[in-house]
Order: sequence, then C-alpha cells, then structure tokens
Amino acid sequence: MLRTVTMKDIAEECGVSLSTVSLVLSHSPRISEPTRKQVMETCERLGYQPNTHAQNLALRASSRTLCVVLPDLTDIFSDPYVGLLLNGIYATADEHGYQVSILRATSRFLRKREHFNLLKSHRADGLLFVASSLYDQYLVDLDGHNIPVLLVNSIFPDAAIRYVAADHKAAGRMAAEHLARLGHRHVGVVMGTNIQTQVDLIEACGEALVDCGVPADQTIWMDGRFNEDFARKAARQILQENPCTTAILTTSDKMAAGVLADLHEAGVSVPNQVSVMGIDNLPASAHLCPALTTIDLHLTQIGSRACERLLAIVKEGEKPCEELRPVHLVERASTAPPPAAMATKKKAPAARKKKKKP
Amino acid sequence: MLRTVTMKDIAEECGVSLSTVSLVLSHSPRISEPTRKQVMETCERLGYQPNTHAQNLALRASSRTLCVVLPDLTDIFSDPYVGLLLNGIYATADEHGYQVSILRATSRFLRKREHFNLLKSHRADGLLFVASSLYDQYLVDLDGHNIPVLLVNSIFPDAAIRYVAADHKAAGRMAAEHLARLGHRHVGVVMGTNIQTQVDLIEACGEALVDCGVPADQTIWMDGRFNEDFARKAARQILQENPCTTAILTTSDKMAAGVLADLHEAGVSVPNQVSVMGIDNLPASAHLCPALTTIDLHLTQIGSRACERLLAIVKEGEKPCEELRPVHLVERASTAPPPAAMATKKKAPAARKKKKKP
DNA sequence: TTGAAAGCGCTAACAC
DNA sequence: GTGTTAGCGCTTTCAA
Repeated sequence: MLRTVTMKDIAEECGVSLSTVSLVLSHSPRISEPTRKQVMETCERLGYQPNTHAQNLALRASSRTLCVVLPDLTDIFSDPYVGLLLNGIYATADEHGYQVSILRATSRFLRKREHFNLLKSHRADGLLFVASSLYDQYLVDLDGHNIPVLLVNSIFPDAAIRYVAADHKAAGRMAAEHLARLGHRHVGVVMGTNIQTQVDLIEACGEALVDCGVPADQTIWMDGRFNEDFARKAARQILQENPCTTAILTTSDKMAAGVLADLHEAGVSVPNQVSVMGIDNLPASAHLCPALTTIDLHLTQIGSRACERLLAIVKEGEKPCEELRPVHLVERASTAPPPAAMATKKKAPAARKKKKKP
Repeated sequence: MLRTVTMKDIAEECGVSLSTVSLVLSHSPRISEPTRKQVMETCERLGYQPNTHAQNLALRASSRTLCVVLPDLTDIFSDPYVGLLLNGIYATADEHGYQVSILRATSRFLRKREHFNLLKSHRADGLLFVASSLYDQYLVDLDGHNIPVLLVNSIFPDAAIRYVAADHKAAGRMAAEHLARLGHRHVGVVMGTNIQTQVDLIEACGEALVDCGVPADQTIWMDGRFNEDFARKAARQILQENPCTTAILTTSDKMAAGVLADLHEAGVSVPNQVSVMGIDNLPASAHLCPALTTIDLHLTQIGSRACERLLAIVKEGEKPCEELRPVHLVERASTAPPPAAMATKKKAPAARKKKKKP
C-alpha cells in the first residue's frame, strides 16, 4: 500500500518549515533556488501528493469539479446520444483543468435534493443536466436560486434555467423541407413528446410540412417511447393506417434504426418504397443499411459549449444563458424521391404487399 | 447563491456545542431526544450540508469514490461497449454508496502518473481500468504495488493485475462452432489484435474452426483497427480474396455493423449469400438489418462484477482476482446455412458476382 | 448527556 | 528568504 506522505514529512526531511514547503509548491518567487530544488527533489523522491481534501478545505474553495446529472435509467451510459454529449463535456472540462463527476438522478438523489447538496458540500462547483425530460419536475426548484446550473440540449419550459441546446425547431423544419423537396406527400412521424425540444421539433416540422404543401391530414403522428421497439411498432402501424406513406421521419436516429429494422423485416425496400429519416446523427447511423439521412445536431459540440458556458458562470458568476445551436442536414442513402406511383398528388392505389389491419 | 452553513452555525442557533451537533449527526445514542430533535430540525431548516472536504480530512479517510480510467479517445463515451460496462459499474457503486469519477488517460495523466496520485491524494479509493489495450504499457507499473486496481474486461499479459473479463476464449470457440455447425467452410475473420482478450478470442476461434473440420487455409484473417470503416474494407477484401467465403465473423458488433453495411452496398444478401456474426451483443445489434447473431459478453454484468470485486479489495484489502465470466450465443437473423452450392465440401465454382483478386 | 480541545493536511497572513 | 501561527469544518477522545 502507498504510505501517505505529507508536507510535514517533506519539511522534516529537508530540515525546513512547513510553510517553506508550501511556498515552494505554490511556486512562490521568494524562495531561494537551493531550497526550492531540495524541496522539489524530496517531494519527487518521497512521492508526495497533496491531500485534496485538506487543500480544498484550506482554500475554502471549489473542488474544481463539475457534476453531470443523468436520468436514472439503467442503460443510460450505453446510449450514444448521451455519450456524444459527454464527449464534449469531458473534452472541455479537461481543457479548463476541471474534473467531472457523473451522477444519476436516483430517487434517493431526488429525495435528498442532492443537486443542492452537491454545491453546498463543495463536491461540485457547477451542475450540468443531461437528457432530462419534462417529467423531471424537480428541475423547477432550480429556478430562482441563482445556482450554477445548466441544461445540456434540453429546455425546461416551466422554469428559467440556463441551457445550451440544438435548434430543434430548425431541425424539424429542415427535415420536413427535405422530405417535401424530394416529393413526399404522405409522411409518418415517429416521435417522443416527453421532452420539450421534441415538442418544439415536431411543431416546427408540422408547420413546415403544411408550408411545403403537404396537407396536414396526410401526415400521421405516432407518439411514444423513445426507443427502437416503439419505433418498430409505430412504423408498422403507420404503413397500415396509410399504405400510401412514402416517408417516415423519426425524431431520433435510434428510433430510425428501429424503423429500418422493421421495414427490412417486412420486406419494404428503403429508400425505393419508403424513405426513412432520423434526427441526431449518431456515429452508427452512417453504418446502417441503408446509411441514414439525418439532421446533425452536433451533440459533441453542444456538450462542449454547455461546459464552456457553465464554467464561465462558475468563474464569473451569474449570467443568463439561452443558447440555440445550428443544425445541419446530412443526406445519405435512406431518403429518395417517392416511387413514381406515389409521387402524384392524386392518391394512386398502392401496389404494396403490406397487409391491412384485420 | 447558497450561503454555506456549518456545524458551528447549527450549534450557535441551538445554543449547544459543536460536538453535540456532531454527535447528533453521527447518530450517537447518547444524546437526549429533545436536543437531537432540535438539532435535526435546525439542520433541516438552515439546509445544513456537511463539507465533504472537511469530513474526509477529519476522517483521514476514503472519499468513497472509485475512479474509472478510460483511454484518451475523443469519442470514448459514445462507444456503447464502454457504456455497457459503465452501466454496470455505476449501478453497483451506487448500491454500495460509492461515487464514481471517470477520468481519461490523457498524456498529462500518464506523465504525472495520476493513477498513483489519485490514490495518494485521496481522490479515489480504487481504480477501474476500462477498454485498455496492449499499448497501455503504463499499466505495467501497477504490478507489484498492491494497489486497489482492477481491469474491466481486459487482461494484461505482462503484469499481474487483477481483472474481471468475459471468457473470450469460450466466445471464440462458440462463434467458430456456430458457423461450422451451420455448414460454413470458408470463413473470413475481421479482428483487432491490439487487445489481449481479442488475441485470446481469435486463437481459440482458429483452433475450434480446425477442430470442426474447417481447413486452416480456408479461413482468411483480417487484422486492423477496431471500427466500422476498417471492417467495411476488410469485408470487401475478404470476398475478393476468396469469393467462396460464406461467413464473416467480426470480433465486435461494431465491426459487424460495418460489414453488414458494406455487404448491403455491394448487393450481397445476408444471410442468404453470406452469414455475418459479431461479438459483444450491443443493444443496437438487435436492430441491425438483419438482426445480428452474436456472442453476448454480458458487459453490464462484467462492469457490475468488476466494481463489486474492487470494492471488496478496497474494503478488505489485498486479494488476487482473475475472474473469467461466461458468455452466450445469441442467434438472430444474420447467420444461416451457406447457400447450397457452397455447402458441399468440394469447392463448387462460385456463382457469385464478386470479382476475384487478379 | 454534553462540552472542550486536539488534530486531520494544507494555505496564507504576518513576523523575523 | 524562511518560520510561526491561525484558521478551513469536521471527528473524536477525554473531561465535566
């Protein structure tokens, strides 16, 4: 085991006082070169490492740590959406010499209102909330307290909490326009609505669709859980309800993968019969079959930017922050013009093998 | 901002001494009920929260924190492989009331040998290394020091470091046997060899293939980087080198996704013309087209188990740990018997459109 | 049952 | 230049 060596040990070993050692270690200029050298060397030799707790205590100061709070889902870390955000957060925290600590908003966490305690107990200098949903009503508490807190790629409508998020309205519009431009007139949308940014996205999408001349009643909206399984079922149902559907838009790449899988199973060819589009641009989406057309939310950048803004708040104090970041269309193989028969405005009889609902 | 309230504040407010407050908070039985109540209530009212640094310092003790060290790859968090391991680690740490802190082995980290410092500075009670490769020679240092360290799903051949890992040899054997059982006689293997467990896996796989009657010279081995892009190229090359190939095994699901994408692009039907198989069983693999046959390494469980073992070491001291965990075949749609023409032992002339290597 | 006091390892005035 | 000293907020004997 590593025996703990303290400043006192160094001082004794060198025959100097505690404060001399302290001064050397804090790079004070008013220390003679020989003493400095001797002390440094002894530290090296004995493997001295300051006790962080003592240091933080004496500095009555920050632990130079940011906390990321994740929802308490057992599989939260294996979600690449979260991962991308974390990539950015870590990179930026690192650059600024900050540690980051990831916590989950378990029921215990919420009961004890740990988000406050983290700050009070000096375990964190600031808090980043990632992937929080509209259900996370505890966030409302954060409003007003002027606490160094920031939401990463989410928005909380009921409270004035800082955020950095992708411009989801732009994303929704962009997706709608892309599909409309290709000629799609019957689209199905698979979405989750438990997150404000999603709500914004689909609202903008709906409007844009109408603006582009797609009659509102030709669009089917399927609302449900944010995973592949729901998406699979939703895809099937959309094609049953309206066999004329030539495009399915999902509000996440993860769901798009589910749709793709379902269509593959059902023998529906993508993009020849049906186009599929996602939102997020996860790394894996480029390697789906076919490669997925999507809107790049630049999640890593959002994480990075969020961390930057939070750090500014931590260091310089109170500041509002409501930053919407640009998004971009990534066109790949999963979208194409609708099949000829479908492209016409008049509802052509569908030549598809999907069986109708009994 | 939150004003810091200390034990002293509570003591004064209640008109008792500091130590009384301390005793109350540590649930000492020798405190009168009225005092206890009064103190507790005041803590509640004033929102008292102990200063962790002071506490840790006084306890000259653990910070009840485990550190996870990840390789310094910018996209490390969005890798679901890592995510699954983290899921397990976090769940278990939580259960035991431990925090976890994730660090990246940046060059600065290595230069300063932070893995030692984390322990010395009491920022961590134990260390978990995740996704480390054979290149991470700094791990060799860990040997001998009897430090609370454990490798998660990796093995380091040059040093005696504790580990909990999937039984990769079993996985290799299982995969080989599955393909052989289906009747495949010409298989291509796409692999990475910068990780000991991978080396073990492919060795076992190669032996099993031969044992099952697949002549060694009918197997093509492609070694390279651990990502989709390499896998895509490798797949193409395998089919060029041996158009008789009826099955491609990759040593990770991620690479399998790349192979699937490449075959899709090349118009090769999976599993009708070529079977594809992965290793890991990532959540997304069930939603690939077609759904991927793979070996489940139970990564979440490995993370969980690794954390458990480390915790035992932290609490009870030195213990060796070399634990190999069972793995299981997950049969899905991407594997099937080879096409009839290929199944015969005699090399039938290939009726495939892939062009031969010149 | 409660209080006083020492000490955890470090920082930062201030004195020499 | 270097040493002395008083905290930082908490735990924990030991006394009262």
